[in-house]
Amino acid sequence: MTDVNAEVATLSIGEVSALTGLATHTLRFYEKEGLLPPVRRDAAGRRVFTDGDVEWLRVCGKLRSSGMPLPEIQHYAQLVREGAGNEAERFEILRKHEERVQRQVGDLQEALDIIHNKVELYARRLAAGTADALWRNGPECES
Amino acid sequence: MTDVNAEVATLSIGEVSALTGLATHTLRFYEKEGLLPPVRRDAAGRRVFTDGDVEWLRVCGKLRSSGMPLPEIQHYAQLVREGAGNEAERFEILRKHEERVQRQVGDLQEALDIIHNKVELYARRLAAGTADALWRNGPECES
DNA sequence: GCTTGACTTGAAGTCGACTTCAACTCGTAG
DNA sequence: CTACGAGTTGAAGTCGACTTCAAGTCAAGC
Repeated sequence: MTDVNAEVATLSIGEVSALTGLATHTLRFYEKEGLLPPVRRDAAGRRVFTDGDVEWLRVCGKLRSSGMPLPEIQHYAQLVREGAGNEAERFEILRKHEERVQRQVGDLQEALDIIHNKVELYARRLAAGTADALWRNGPECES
Repeated sequence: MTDVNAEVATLSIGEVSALTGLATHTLRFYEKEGLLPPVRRDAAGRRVFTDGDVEWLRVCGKLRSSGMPLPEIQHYAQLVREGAGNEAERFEILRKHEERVQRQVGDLQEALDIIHNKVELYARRLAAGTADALWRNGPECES
């Protein structure tokens, strides 16, 4: 199954942009920054991506959108490109990032609680027509 | 209870910084940007904050840390300062932000799933000593 | 054969939210 | 009395991650 399924799709930068949601600018930028290995070119010098590149770019996209800094993704990408032998280090990077994202989610949830309380408070008071009573004592006293 | 508990603490910018976790620079910046009403000064021109200010700054901090842009917080702060009569608009701002944060949390969770899978994958392979088998077919084929 | 649209490059610009800098004034402790 | 730490100001600098710009090349359709 994972064999020489040699149907290696050849994709233009525009197609890859559509598939990954990353702007063409960004794809070139990512290549320049070493997030993916130098992309092959056709006769006219245009980039030719494979579907493997798309897979990898999707991973990079998720790492970025979850807040991993570019230099760290770059480092990770380099380790992957170097091949076997540094799995422990890659594992560390991912594990550390997982923690970071969990912390992020926790912080957001905490903020969300407060915001949601405020939203509910406003909803109730607005519904009851008693919104005026909210500011007897300084700005926005809690319920 | 919420009465004339007139023990209005007078706090220096440094104390407020410690209480809110916001740098003194940031507090001045927020005042300049209109996130809080012009702070009173002592004889020597130094800012004198109240505990109400601290309350409000904590709210601002949560809005910021959950990704609300400064101009939007500023707008919200202005509405609050204007007093009664614009509750519906404030409600809209908060509700919209709540949605935004929920979306953010969702996106992060999605990324977290992928990252966690990878972490687990590495953990298993490393434990089994079969990490080498991970890169038979291009970068990081999934299990 | 000429326009159109997708692609190429390197350099420069943008954005938000601080952060740092330079040059000052105070009030208190030694 | 003088040094120190905390405060003041406006302006300028920083940071990351793009994004935009200028100036092209190339292949295909009309």
